[in-house]
Amino acid sequence: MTVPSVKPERRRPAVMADVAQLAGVSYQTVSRVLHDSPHVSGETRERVRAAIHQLDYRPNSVAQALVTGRSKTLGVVSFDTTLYGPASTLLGIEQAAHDAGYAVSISSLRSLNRDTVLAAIQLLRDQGVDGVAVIAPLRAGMEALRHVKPDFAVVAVEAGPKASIPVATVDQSAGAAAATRYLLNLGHKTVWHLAGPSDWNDAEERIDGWRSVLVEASAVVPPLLRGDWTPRSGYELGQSLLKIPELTAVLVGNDQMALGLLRRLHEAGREVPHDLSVVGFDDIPEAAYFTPPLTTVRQDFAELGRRCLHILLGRIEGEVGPKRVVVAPELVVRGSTGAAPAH
Amino acid sequence: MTVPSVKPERRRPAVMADVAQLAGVSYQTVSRVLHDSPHVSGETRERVRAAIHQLDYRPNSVAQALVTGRSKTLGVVSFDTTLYGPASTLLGIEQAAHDAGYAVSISSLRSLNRDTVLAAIQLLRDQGVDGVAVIAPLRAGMEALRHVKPDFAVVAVEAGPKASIPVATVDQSAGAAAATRYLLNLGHKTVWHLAGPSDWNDAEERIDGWRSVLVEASAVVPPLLRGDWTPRSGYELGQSLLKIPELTAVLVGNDQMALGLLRRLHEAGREVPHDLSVVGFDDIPEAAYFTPPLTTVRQDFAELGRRCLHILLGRIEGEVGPKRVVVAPELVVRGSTGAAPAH
DNA sequence: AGGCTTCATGTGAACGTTCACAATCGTATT
DNA sequence: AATACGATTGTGAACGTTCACATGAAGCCT
Repeated sequence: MTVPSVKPERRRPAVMADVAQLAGVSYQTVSRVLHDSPHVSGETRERVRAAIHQLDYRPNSVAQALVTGRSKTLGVVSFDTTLYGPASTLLGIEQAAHDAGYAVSISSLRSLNRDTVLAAIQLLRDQGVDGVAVIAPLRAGMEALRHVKPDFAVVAVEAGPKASIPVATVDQSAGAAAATRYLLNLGHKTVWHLAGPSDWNDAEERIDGWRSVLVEASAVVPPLLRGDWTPRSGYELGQSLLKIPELTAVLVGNDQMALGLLRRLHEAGREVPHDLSVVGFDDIPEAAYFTPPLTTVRQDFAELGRRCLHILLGRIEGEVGPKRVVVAPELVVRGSTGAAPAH
Repeated sequence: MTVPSVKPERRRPAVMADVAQLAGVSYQTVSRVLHDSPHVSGETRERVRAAIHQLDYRPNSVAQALVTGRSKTLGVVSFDTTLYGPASTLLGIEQAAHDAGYAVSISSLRSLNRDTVLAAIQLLRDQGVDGVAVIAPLRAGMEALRHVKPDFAVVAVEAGPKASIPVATVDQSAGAAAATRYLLNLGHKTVWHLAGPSDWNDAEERIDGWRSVLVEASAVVPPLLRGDWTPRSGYELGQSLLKIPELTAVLVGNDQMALGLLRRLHEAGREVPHDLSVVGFDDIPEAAYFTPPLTTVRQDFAELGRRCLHILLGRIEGEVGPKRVVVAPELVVRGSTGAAPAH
């Protein structure tokens, strides 16, 4: 003979109707308690709260999303989250989103062009997200955003000034300008620039800042060098730089390339900062421990993410909001820069 | 008088019923076409496909999730996605998830302990994800997983061998052993170890691998040094190492600490690898450009993520699957190691 | 020719919530 | 004392899909 179980098995989680039944009210009242509606008597409220607690009831957010049309989820499409910049920005966005009660769904691109960006946004949208932030600092990425229908909330991070959608960005030009000015003030006749790839917005903006300070100071504008952000390219371009005797100061597009360059200079017996000053960009956590510790332009990626999220949330609510939000960079002086060598 | 618009405004996206109406069938038939059911005639199928295309219809995944109970979304809770290891693992998981048709929702922890891990899992679960991967390589994180109810699919990355749930991990012990053996073979009498914090699983496993090789080779086991993964701690502990004359080889818990150590040694005028050999762990992209280029133990984080996802997917389908999947690390020899100095 | 199978399609319900409205009650106003 | 009003609660529908079943038309066999 079978022993009947004492309690009827409740394997699946409790739903609103269960709570309503236990509290002796209708499901609508439960819903009201959940939303802190004023039209519930104190006593009922307590009874419902107790039932919720007892059954460990949790609202089904999928059902909520279906009926309200809001999923309380944001999408982030990003390029290479292994890099310090994008990773930190993503983290900033994500934490701000959670603080605002939103979940975050991500989509990393393997390659960055118009189609992949558009496809990623569409995928996220099909998934039901309320809005999307795009961390795709390439021209191609921004180009894609021009084709996004305006009926959907999209915000870009680090897009160029010509972007067609709202943008949160670090003032790259000001950062490069500050670094260049600082080097000139140390007595360097001019400053060379090892830039990032030309299809990256921030690379181009840094070039603008650098060049305008040189022009303003009536310094010679040396030819531009192009790397690809990797330490390897910094190392290889170091080769060319070694052949230029009058070179005393280099502004490098990011810290990784600066690392490669430092390495090449070290191998060639050039002393930094005695023979040559080097400034990086980003202030990655390792930068303070390079040989020598790197002077660099710090970007507050976390703040960038927060600002970006703020605009996005506004857009979702239908506000027009600012078209462009700018975060100020900061020059961090360490051991890789010094006075120009006496000739 | 008003001019009637030619088409009735269709502002909101098309739903199944719209497609059905246009194709002259019932919504069920549309659903069947979408799911490639064999019970649809070729002609009808074509008609429905055309309607889908014409209306740019996209299934509402929220509604699908509600009725099927599957959201085709996975959650990832991670600790510090700014670090190279977790970031790469996350990327691996995410790309594998997308390939398998799953979306990925993330939750980064600001602090790592039992409550935060559990809360993050619960949040993701309330959000409706089908399963969760936890990148929380601390004891505390693993401890938390013990309290997860078994009715939900959870997989851990880099958990210790005593974990109560399935785990994907790199064989840290083997990696440390390989590096230690390699140094002994170069003629070093023994190898020191600058380990990570004791509450990190991988730190402890590396210690095991290192110690067992020394014992096996009848080498002296020097006292253990503890850092906190940061370059700063490597730099500071370098101070202590400088005072030990017989020290010729150091295995460092990660590349960042190795960077700090290299910097300290450089400042003290010690030549690496001539006076001293240094081996790191992880093979971060910068490691090849340290001064000197760092010999290190590479971990294939992307593969780790892929394997982890594979287990998780299995769990969701209800398979029992392997309890533990191990990825082999690889020793990458560069310029920071060499023969022991002759005394 | 009747019954049985097979295929193609349609119908009703369900998932768990919110929205708009209806109903009920006690009480204060005139 | 009748009315109206505010507070509180309940009801029916809707969101867009899938599941389980019902229906109807062919086709085949004996």
